[in-house]
Amino acid sequence: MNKLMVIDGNSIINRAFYGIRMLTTRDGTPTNAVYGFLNILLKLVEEEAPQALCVTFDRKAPTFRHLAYEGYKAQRKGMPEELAAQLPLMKDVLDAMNIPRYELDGWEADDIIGTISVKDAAAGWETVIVTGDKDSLQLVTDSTRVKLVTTRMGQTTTREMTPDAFREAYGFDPIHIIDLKALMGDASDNIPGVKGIGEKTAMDLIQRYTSVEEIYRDLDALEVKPAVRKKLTEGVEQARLSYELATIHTDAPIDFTPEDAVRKGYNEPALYDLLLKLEFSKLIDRLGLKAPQGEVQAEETFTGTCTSEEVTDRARAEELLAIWRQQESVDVLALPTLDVVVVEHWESETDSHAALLMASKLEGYNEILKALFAADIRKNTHDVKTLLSRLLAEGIEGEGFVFDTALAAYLLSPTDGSYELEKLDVTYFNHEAAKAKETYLAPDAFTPLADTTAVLGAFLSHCALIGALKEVMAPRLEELGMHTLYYELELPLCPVLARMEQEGFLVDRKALTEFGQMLEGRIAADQAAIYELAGETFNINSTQQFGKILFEKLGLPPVKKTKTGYSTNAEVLEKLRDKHPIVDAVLDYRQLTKLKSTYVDGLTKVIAPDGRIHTSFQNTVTATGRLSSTEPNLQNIPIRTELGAELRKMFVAGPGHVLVDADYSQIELRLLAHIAGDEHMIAAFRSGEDIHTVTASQVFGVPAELVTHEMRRRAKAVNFGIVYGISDFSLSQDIGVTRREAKEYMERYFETYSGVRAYMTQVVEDAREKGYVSTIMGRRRWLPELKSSNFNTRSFGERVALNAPIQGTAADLIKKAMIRVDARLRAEGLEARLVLQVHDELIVECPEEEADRVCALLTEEMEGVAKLAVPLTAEAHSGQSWAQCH
DNA sequence: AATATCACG
DNA sequence: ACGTACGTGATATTT
Repeated sequence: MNKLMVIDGNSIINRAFYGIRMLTTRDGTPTNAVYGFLNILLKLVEEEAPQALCVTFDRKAPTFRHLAYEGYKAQRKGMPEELAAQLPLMKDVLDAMNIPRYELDGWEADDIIGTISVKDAAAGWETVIVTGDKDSLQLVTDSTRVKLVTTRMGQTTTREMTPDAFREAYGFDPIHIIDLKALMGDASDNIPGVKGIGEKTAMDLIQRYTSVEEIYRDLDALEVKPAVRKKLTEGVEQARLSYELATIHTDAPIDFTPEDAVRKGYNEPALYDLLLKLEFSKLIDRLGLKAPQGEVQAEETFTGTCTSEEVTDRARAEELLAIWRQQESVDVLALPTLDVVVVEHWESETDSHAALLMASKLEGYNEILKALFAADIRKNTHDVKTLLSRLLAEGIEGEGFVFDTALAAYLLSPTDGSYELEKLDVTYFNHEAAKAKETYLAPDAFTPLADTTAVLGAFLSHCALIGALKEVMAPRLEELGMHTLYYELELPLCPVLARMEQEGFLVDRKALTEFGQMLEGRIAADQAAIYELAGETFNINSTQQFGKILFEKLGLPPVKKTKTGYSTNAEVLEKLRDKHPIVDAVLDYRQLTKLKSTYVDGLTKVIAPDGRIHTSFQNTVTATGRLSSTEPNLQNIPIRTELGAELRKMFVAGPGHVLVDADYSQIELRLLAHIAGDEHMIAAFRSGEDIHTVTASQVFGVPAELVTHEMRRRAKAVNFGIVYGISDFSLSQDIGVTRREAKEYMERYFETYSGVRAYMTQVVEDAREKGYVSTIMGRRRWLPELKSSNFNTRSFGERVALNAPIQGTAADLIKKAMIRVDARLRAEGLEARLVLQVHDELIVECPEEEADRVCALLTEEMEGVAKLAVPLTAEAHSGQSWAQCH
């Protein structure tokens, strides 16, 4: 039998909107609902493979039901702006997919769906209705099914309703859902129902008597309580009206035959354009869409004509190097294998020439690379830090890099997450380049570049893209006031980071192994104890299994739930500690296994042949401007617990060397004082007293000498909380006091530091107006969240507006310090080298005899990066191991 | 691929 | 009434 699928457009786009996290294009157009709708549509079409397909929409105009009953749907909230903006987009997409839409002034989607399903059945077709609303269930017949869609956290599930499934669930035939609603009403549709009759009574009545008509045929014959009979008697008018309101009409004046909706191919060029505009590149791939014909290829788009050559002899290479030295700048793209493309731009500006240099095809390749990466050839590239690091591994100190498209893209929009060239092509030119991974980018640094036209063409065109991107990005950086930030901070930091990566941090492998063996023993003991206490063995690492043991078998009271079951995190377990000895055992087990698997095993795995650990610093990842550290992450080595801090003993200096560790004291709070210009906080820092004690003394109204340990602890939590845009609730959770007390602390805090309160209000207001916040050095973070209609999203935006300038400025300052420290260490002929940065802390390794000089140098440079309204202080310590430095 | 947990500033 | 602190990365389990 032929099958028609009819989709309730409004219902599905609504579900998608609320079920899928906010998505926007780079210009802020919301797209999550369209995205979700398309995913649901494609999934269901694949599942059902219907011969015909159409979508229905409501029209905003008042429906005839409004006239019949004034209050009808009056209470429905207006559609949020972010969703309303997506409706026209959705319709455009459907048009491009050649899927017919049905909408009619004065008619609800339900009525149109009903009409379509009736006409469909009359034509001998089967109908599948896709909707999120249960209203449509009355349409279920032997030839009409309803698929009920729910979408949560991006996951879509459907429940299929056939007549049998319906009877199973409700105990009567689908058509009688009208009768049910006539009695019980439906608040969401403003159907009044019979006053006093709720779901329970209504279900019972319909199950026993099938319909409203049957019930009212002889009220006296009903076997019901007198009270119910009375309500029914008084509610006869309501019942009649509600029955009318609940009935889906199947006589909408539309011209429909299933043949009209038989599936056709997509209008590919139109669909491609639309999906590109919506930045749905994955969907474009999934649908196998290609750029419309006639679209020029990348090289031509950006560089006019591009000639290319493979350089295979030394003399030609030298010739080219000489040409490149004359160029204002050239574009360079290098693979991990160090195969390289260089694109030079000719004076005509639209023409360019690409040279491909391959390690395998050129004699004395290392020398050529040295010449190419010397300071006298000015180069634009993509991700210069990684390239510099790779070059250093070959003993080449790359210089002369004047532009980095990845770094520029990051400063222009630091929240995008990743900045691959093919992505920037879409972002900046609305154009789809080939994917690096699928063409020239080998899985490792050993696989040579495949010598095919497609692969080389992609490699070349990506390189040419660098120049085109620079032309757009460089003026944009100027415009946004980020010239200095880019050219004097971020770009010069790259060689420093590359050197730190190359330097690495020496570890005591033997001590690490022994520590691991000790942990193993204690883990085994914990494990045995846990199994004993649980009375069975299970996977302690599985929160699901542990939750069952704890809350079902042992019967402890669940504290909190997660999406998938019971929460068993440390905060919850802490509250259950005195309820059962297994809790302590698991807490201990968790601590030990964390140390063993993440740190002992994880770090051992990445010790290089030189005995050192070479982390990678990511400089285009964080939203605030901080660095991050990966493979391994050396920025989260334990320190807060005694056992964890043992690990820092394994990070050591080489023979005859020491480590010097310098960290800023309270840099974020000092920046808050400075940026907010709060006189009391500034005075507190200038006095040199302990800031948390001073705050405690003010908040609790006692002299500093009388501040207890507990008071200081709470004041410290308030100080930190303020920087994050805390609420009284979270503060109370954090320090374990009542919400009321927490609120009081905050009020006292703001009374004392009124400048901080004023700043908090001001920065959010400014951000709302300008759409972004910035650091002292002009680093930006865009905040579209502030315009959201969603309370949580908006609140998040407000907290970020408070925090980003502070965290971001701290990041700016330590980056500046790193550049200066690195420069001075080298200029002064010291052997000392930076090895690690941990946000407010720098670690240098140096010969013992340099230790004192390095301590002084680090302190001086770190303190000297900015002149603030408060002193900026750094403290340095030296020692044989990282642990000894604290 | 998503989720829960936990390590750091 | 909402729902509850900013920024990260690694591991193990589960889907």
